Amino acid sequence: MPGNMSKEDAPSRSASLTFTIDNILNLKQDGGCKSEFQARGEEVWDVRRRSGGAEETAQKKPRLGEKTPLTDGVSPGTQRAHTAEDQQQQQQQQASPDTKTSVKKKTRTIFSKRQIFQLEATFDMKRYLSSSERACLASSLQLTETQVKIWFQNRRNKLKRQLSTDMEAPLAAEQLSEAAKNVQLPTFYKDSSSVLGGCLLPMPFPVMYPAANSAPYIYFSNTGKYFGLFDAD
Amino acid sequence: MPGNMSKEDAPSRSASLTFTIDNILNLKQDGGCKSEFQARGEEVWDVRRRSGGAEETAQKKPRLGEKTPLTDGVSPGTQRAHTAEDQQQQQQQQASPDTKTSVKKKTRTIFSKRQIFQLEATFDMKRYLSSSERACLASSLQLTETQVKIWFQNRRNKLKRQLSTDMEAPLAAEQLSEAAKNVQLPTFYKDSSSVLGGCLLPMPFPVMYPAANSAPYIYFSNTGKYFGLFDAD
DNA sequence: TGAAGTGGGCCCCTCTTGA
DNA sequence: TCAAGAGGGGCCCACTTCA
Repeated sequence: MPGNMSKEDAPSRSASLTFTIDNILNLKQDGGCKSEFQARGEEVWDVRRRSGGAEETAQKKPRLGEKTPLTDGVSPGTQRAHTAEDQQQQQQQQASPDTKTSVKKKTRTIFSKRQIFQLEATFDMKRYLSSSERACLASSLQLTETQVKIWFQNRRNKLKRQLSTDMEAPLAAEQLSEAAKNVQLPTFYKDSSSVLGGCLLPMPFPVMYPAANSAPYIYFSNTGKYFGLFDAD
Repeated sequence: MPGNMSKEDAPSRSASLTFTIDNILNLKQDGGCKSEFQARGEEVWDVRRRSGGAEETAQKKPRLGEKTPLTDGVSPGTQRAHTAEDQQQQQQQQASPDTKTSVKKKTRTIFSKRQIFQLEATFDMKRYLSSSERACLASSLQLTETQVKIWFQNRRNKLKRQLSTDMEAPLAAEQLSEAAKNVQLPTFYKDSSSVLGGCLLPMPFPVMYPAANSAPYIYFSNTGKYFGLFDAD
């Protein structure tokens, strides 16, 4: 088993192994995302950011600091609302840590509506997350970074499948491929993204569409899903 | 051997395995770097470009096309000078492909002065290469991409060691860390980088420093090495 | 249906080797 | 001295599982 997963939340990352108790205990609900604009010392090394195109203007973004959100009370102040369903969510992941002798029967966690919504909103903005964005989103959603990563992975795959199956319907496919090309949404998220401090992600409860009737909702063109904001799950 | 290296120049890369004869035969001296600005279809997928910071403005740079520079004669026009020493260099890599039964006794290739110079010049600009830049540089230098990659890896390590050992000499260390922070050289490479159209790398023989005496040279502050441009190796 | 498991690929880092 | 080898980690993709 050359497995990649299942050891991702381990400290590792080289550079004089700085794992914390949080890493070991897999607790990461401090909820405080570091501001990305803190240059954080001379971490010119140990990056993983091959930005991969031609016109990489902004080089040198360190990618560290994603595993040690401890002892660093930054807390952007907009880390709202850890609702009850998220707590229940969180307990799903930490269920049965002591019964390690059990066969680990692949618990299929069901994400809450709020979690799906924010994941979907973030995916609508960008289809790949940097590790710091992932960390921020994960802590904001009370999920592990691995879960967020896997969600994005599966989501990308899903969109790809959708695009390939919708090839015969060029009109709808065009609409989808627009979203596929990672275009920024016009104004909707632009405003909300500036709210969550250094997280650069849409806020947990972004600005809602003014609906014709009294119930506001959010519509994701990718999924065709509507998210009413006022029903819990 | 879970080796990473030694299979890097294989086609792989998913997406309907498009390996070419060049890949198989490990021939890659076509010398034509693709222009990075060719969007090249809908390669929104299959990227590897987690740009890794906060303010990633330019998302979505495809990273494909680094293994198939075949049937695509772009040849930026400044792909000068494949000198004799480089040919000898190239033969070092392809030495003994048939004697596969031999013990493969770790040939330590010695890069030519021209190769080292351009590698060093590129490293002085940026310490990490995108795969397309790597491909371009490699073909320009008649090296394999793996060699360029390893050279950059070793070079980073070397600089890091230098920086750590020079910690006690803060003045010199400061000078080094300037280069470490991946600053752009003032005017020197700026001009030359525009020459190698699309490659975004310094040209093979960039502008030289006007020396006081008659012999022009290039000085790399990182290494303290001087490169006279007119001696072969 | 979709979160997670599996396997393969590539890049990076650190340390080591040996021509 | 320094290009490579070896080992370890991470992310990504394609495909598959199975609550």
